[in-house]
Amino acid sequence: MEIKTYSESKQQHAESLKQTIVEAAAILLQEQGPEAVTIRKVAEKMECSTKIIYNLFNNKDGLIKLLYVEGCNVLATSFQSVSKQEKLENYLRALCEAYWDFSRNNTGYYQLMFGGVFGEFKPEEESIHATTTALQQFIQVITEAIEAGLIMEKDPVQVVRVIWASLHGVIHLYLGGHIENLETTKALYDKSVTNLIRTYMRSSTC
Amino acid sequence: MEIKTYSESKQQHAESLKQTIVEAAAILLQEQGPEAVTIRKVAEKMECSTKIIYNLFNNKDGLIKLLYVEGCNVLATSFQSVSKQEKLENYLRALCEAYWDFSRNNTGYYQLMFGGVFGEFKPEEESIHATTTALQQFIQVITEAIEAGLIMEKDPVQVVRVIWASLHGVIHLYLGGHIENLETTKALYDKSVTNLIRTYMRSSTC
DNA sequence: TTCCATATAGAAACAGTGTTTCTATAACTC
DNA sequence: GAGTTATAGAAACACTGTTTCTATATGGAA
Repeated sequence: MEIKTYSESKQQHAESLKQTIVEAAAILLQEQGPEAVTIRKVAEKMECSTKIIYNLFNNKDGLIKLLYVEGCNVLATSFQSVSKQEKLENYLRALCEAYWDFSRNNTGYYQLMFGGVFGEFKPEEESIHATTTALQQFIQVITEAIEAGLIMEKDPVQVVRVIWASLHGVIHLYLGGHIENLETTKALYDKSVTNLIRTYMRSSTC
Repeated sequence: MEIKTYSESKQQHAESLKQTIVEAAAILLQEQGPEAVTIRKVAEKMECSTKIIYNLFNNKDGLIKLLYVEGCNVLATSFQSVSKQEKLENYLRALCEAYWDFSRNNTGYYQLMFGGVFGEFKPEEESIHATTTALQQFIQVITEAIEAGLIMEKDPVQVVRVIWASLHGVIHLYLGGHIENLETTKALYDKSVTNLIRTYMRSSTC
């Protein structure tokens, strides 16, 4: 089984080529922002015709989709490097901090994934799944909080979505220019995190 | 002072023409979404050359900016039609509901103002001011809550921003395709509202 | 009024986008 | 080696925002 057929070899080469193109696009994305991710610019960077990108990805959304999943991987890695704390409260706070850091250190990915800059692009099943996977630590900590009786809500995913929305809301208002500066934004973000922890990490028997 | 100079008359005519063009663009926005708001499409609807739009608005951002302010007026009107409740808690809840309704009934405006669909466009001072004015009821209810000693935070604007971010986060995740359906989204939205009220409308002496 | 200067609008063009078509060449099959 | 098929390259198409060019109309002064 070590010998690959030509067809397999060709397909494998296509996959590796796709990955190279995605990486080139990712560099464009991170260095020059989402609007620099253009078929022609990617083709120029790869020193190839635009046609081969269309042959491999079908259309631009096909490329964006892979960038989206790539961004999910980066986010997942960020979360994985957060050391698990004893107290759930501290762990949740650290995860929120990691999410903030991701939006700061990978603004290109953040805008592509969650910023709505590609009005046309909507994540489909696979991208949604990658997102959920990236948020796994959040889901885990909320699941534990539910099991510990801290949260009445049964579905951890719904709780995570409420938390996610709060954090994303602050970041996105800033990216959209609705909050004047970064310091103010971070203060609002921290306030949101504190509110969320008060809401979800305190015993509700009070 | 009733007689206008020609210069004034001309300028007035220009202002009225600008308003007509903004209204045409607004119809395009609401009927076909943000990506349909195109200089050429607006010019076609107005049956005029694209040049006169550039003469009046300088560039596309000039037109978008007026649409933004127009959207702020629509939002402000929505809030004004919310009858003030005795209990601050109920009033805040009603305002949150009005914000949700605005996003549903004026999705085009919402995306233009807060959706980040025009990657380039960022609101400047005047637009920011119009936004703050639109959110005046929110600021008022929070100010009263601070005066009543329900909230420790001193700056009502910052509190409103945290609330706004939570609500916007849910709506924007839905518009971006990260929440599958509208019913789920509304449930998350209501959960966020409940959390916010528990956080800001209950005496913190507990 | 007549003449000139200026302002303005219309059409076309430019530079950029996503995407498709056409064609020549390369690759694979027999 | 011949013939079919796949593929890549260049060019073209249909859009976008924006600018330029030119003819016209409009303004003010003699």
